[in-house]
Amino acid sequence: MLFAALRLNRKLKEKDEADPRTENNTKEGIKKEKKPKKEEAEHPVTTKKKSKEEIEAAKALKIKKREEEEQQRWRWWEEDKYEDGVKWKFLEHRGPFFPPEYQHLPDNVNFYYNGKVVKLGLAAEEVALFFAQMLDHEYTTKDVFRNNFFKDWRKEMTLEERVLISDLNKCDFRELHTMHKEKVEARKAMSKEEKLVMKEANQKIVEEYGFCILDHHRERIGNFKIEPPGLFRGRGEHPKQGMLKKRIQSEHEWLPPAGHHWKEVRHDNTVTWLASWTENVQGSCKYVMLNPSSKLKGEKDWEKYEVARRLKSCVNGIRQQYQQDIKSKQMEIRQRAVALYFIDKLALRAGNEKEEGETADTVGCCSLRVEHITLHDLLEDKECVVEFDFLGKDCIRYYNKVPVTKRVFKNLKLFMKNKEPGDDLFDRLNTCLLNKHLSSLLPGLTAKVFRTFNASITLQEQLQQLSNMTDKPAEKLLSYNRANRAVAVLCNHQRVPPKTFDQSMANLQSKIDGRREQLALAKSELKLAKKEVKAHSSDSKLQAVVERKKKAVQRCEEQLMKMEVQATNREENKQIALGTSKLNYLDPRISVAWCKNMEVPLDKIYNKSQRDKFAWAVDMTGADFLF
DNA sequence: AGGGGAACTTAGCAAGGCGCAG
DNA sequence: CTGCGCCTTGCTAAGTTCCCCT
Repeated sequence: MLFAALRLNRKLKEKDEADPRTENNTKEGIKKEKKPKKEEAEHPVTTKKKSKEEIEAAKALKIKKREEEEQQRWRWWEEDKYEDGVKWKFLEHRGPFFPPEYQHLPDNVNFYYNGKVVKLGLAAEEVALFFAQMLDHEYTTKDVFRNNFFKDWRKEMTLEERVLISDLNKCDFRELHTMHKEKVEARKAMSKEEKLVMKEANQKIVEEYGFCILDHHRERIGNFKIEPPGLFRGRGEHPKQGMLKKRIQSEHEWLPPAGHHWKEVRHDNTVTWLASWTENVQGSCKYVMLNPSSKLKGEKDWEKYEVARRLKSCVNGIRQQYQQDIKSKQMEIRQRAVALYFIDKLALRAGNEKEEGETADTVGCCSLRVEHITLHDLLEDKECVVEFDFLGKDCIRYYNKVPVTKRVFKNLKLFMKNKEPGDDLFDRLNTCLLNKHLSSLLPGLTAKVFRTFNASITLQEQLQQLSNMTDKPAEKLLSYNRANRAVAVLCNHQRVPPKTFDQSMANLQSKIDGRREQLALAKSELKLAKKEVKAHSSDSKLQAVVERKKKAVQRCEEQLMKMEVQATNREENKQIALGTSKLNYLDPRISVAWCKNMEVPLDKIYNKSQRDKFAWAVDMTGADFLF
């Protein structure tokens, strides 16, 4: 079967589902290598002593595999680009993978309403289970969530069910909840063999659905699995939290024309998605797209950094201009200039308008409101300080106290004059206006390019400043992480500290303490040994002892240093997420060049999938690269 | 000239697998 | 060898931008 880009509709019939659990003995390729090894490990037929050789062999195999992979890699960056807009010439794929249909609960698991067992129909029961599964999540205690859920749930009920079930508080989902928890436990408790079977079944699905052929090359698909139905979980105070996210496919029988599984098969090669559908909660489109390692994504990524580098070469002029524009007679231009100042200096997002009541109340630069900033003529010994406090993307709080120029400060006062806290700070500005202006300054320039540019240039500068060739490997890595961290702070990439943070920090600390004692001991032993040597002039045996002790001290020191660096790094990273900037904002060529210059292996910086994503950069970048 | 939708990037969280210390 | 913490991976929500339509 050959599909071009496919467009689906949730009303359509489910595609023939290949049962992942069917027996199939024809395992090929990669799996063949893996399987026997594992079995050997479980049933050590011969001696364990072999393990060293085995490890060596495994290493060699890994290297060989890596090389093979490297040889097979599509070096699209060495090819000519297509004419504008064309994304591919040939595309073949299997269509997306659909989640399994819902099966009725076992007879002994009951839902109760008002204390009495109620056997729900398939539709209502499925939705009830969504709620039951989340019972120990905070979500289910929130009014908005509960109300939205209940409203949507009732829509799935039969008339009788709807008549009966009128109050969520009288619903008892506990048995469903327990069943779900048991299922999770059972999955965890599966034996190694069972887990392996599951893994292989999943592999099979990936093999079948997870790839497409694009212009004669096999490319990994990013999200080939259709999102299963469930309850919508927005972030922050989302007005739609708890609503039912419906199953993508046919609950409506009136479709589709016989023999056609898809709403429409489109052959549109100006587009990068393989399939799309409309999601019912927000009414937006969702897409099946390729993996970040694909040509389509990689090429775009590369281009993104090239635009950012172009900005680098003209950013001084642009900065001068917006400083000038702040004095403009036209209010619109002054607002634009101040907004751009923030975007450039603070790496704020553009800030599109959002429909009220449809999403959580978050803002970016252009959508800042008066209530989001406080002006301080003097704060902590600094003049003209702007205090920002607002919720940005994903409801992550942005809090920052920033000294600004007098001009900017005066303008902000002006913009805020006679306004209510809820009014727009930049009432004459929106992202469209701003971006139009930007693209007139430099083709391809938009607000978000500043984020990319400032992130990447910060990394480069920080790496330059922080790293020393003479440092130990662990120290070099700490420097890299610190540079990365500076970017994450700039971009406000946060995370909630892991639940186990304090504990694991304490554990590490006690390990450090232990090692310190060990070091002290080793040192005193060394001293003693040296004394011995002196006392008995140069006895060669004693000399050897000294050497040994010296080595021990050295080893101890190294390990201690390593752990201390690790502790510092972890502490500094407590609330900061490095991944997002690494993956989306930092030109990978900066990191590749740094690794070459510092003689740090690349895989200390990038894991496998990151190396795949940035293969183009890894391949083309020399030590002399400058962003 | 602005509203809305399509297309694509950016985002944090949670589960689970994997590696490492004890 | 095993238990545990960390990292990777998957998931999907939430942004940005562009373009078309009115």
